[in-house]
Amino acid sequence: MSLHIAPKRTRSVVPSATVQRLPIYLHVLSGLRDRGVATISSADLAADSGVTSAKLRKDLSFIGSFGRRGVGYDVDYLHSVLTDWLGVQQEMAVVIVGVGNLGHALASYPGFIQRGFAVEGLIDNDPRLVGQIVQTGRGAVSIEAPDRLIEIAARCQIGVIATPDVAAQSVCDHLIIAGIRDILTFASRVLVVPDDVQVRHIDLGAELAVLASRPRRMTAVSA
Amino acid sequence: MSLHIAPKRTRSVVPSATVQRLPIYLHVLSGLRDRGVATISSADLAADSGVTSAKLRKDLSFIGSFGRRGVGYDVDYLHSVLTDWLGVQQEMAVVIVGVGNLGHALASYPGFIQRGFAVEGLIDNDPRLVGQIVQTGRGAVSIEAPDRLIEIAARCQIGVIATPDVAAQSVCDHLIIAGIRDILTFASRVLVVPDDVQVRHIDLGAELAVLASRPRRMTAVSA
DNA sequence: TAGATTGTTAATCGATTAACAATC
DNA sequence: TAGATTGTTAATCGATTAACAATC
Repeated sequence: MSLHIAPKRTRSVVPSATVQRLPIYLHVLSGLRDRGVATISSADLAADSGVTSAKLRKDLSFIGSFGRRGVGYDVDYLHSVLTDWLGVQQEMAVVIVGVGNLGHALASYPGFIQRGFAVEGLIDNDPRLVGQIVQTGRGAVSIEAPDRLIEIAARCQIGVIATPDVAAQSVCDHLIIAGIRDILTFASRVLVVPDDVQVRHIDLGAELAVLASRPRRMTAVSA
Repeated sequence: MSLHIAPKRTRSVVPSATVQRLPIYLHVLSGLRDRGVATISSADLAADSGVTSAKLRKDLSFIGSFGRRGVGYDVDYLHSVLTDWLGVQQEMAVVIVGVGNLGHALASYPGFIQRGFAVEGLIDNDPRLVGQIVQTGRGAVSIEAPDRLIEIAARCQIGVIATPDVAAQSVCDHLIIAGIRDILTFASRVLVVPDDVQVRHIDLGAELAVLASRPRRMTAVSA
């Protein structure tokens, strides 16, 4: 139908399953680099990452072509490629709402910094917490009261909801008012959001449920 | 090939994507029941759960047939069906290793109890924590030293690893020695396990990465 | 009966895997 | 060159969606 010239591709779509694995590869590459490994094959890198070599190569193929046939991948180079790619994707400020045990754990979670996320705001409605300083991976952040939520969220790109269930929808609404379009929630409640908002929902109970209900393999032989 | 009589089906395999959603439906049904709603259509229940009605009906079809055509689902009945099904699947004891902020959050996570998981053991290698009592949803549990890990894990079906990365593999090995075959880990490290062990890995950084890299929809019209 | 809604089938979509030509 | 390993294609698998016959 269309005789248009193909649009100047910014970056073609990378499957979300692939995006989820890229940070794993990067993490493994960091370890290899620290141990002085210069080159690695897709088979070895895949084994260290807990995936198959075919999957690893397919994943990398979505962002480019970085290996040498017959040789493998240069660890430093591939590390820098993934760092750049993930970095360009991210460099995002995060506001965490709800600073109980879970919020606290998230705020100090080293993986956030490793991947270029910065915890820019912490909000809690408990007056005993407001004003307290929390050490995040990238610096100290003080806990603020809910009346500053919108102001602070307006400076962030991602909102994390770590409140009790009952507060989740209301917090979500405020984050959206502040302009946030990407939300990660740990509340078991399902959030109602406009179409242009992306919600990622981690339900810890559901994770256990899946573990508990997966068919068990009865054979035990193998690596 | 086989002329055998079909094997007495214990419970045919339910896709893991479906198992992940069943607890959501149950949660929504609990809310409906509390508000006195007697009957609900797949369309409404699906909307409340954040899925499509086709997906909801397909999901339910894997565990049976519980609605009335032209009418919908009886809220109490469907609630009890899902409770039973998930309950039979679960009723499992959990040991949590690593009782920092994250481990603490998990130990007191209400969703565990709601789904029939009981936190039976807490392990940490910090002497200042050992002996402390943590209130879980189902009772008080005291934090034990690592030398009791295997003994305690032997009484559990699921192990949760909430330790720093460096300890994760060693903890994992000990859980496996104790006989645990289902592991949920929050460490960013990839775990090496025998074939008969199921590992579920929650990488919070990766979750953010996916959120940050998903193509944004640029149109904003809609519900 | 007429309208509504389920349960199920078949089509579609996306992700994984196997295999191999390209090439270092 | 011969052996090794990538990047990519095509086949497979599993999950989602649309549509509708069954039936309340």
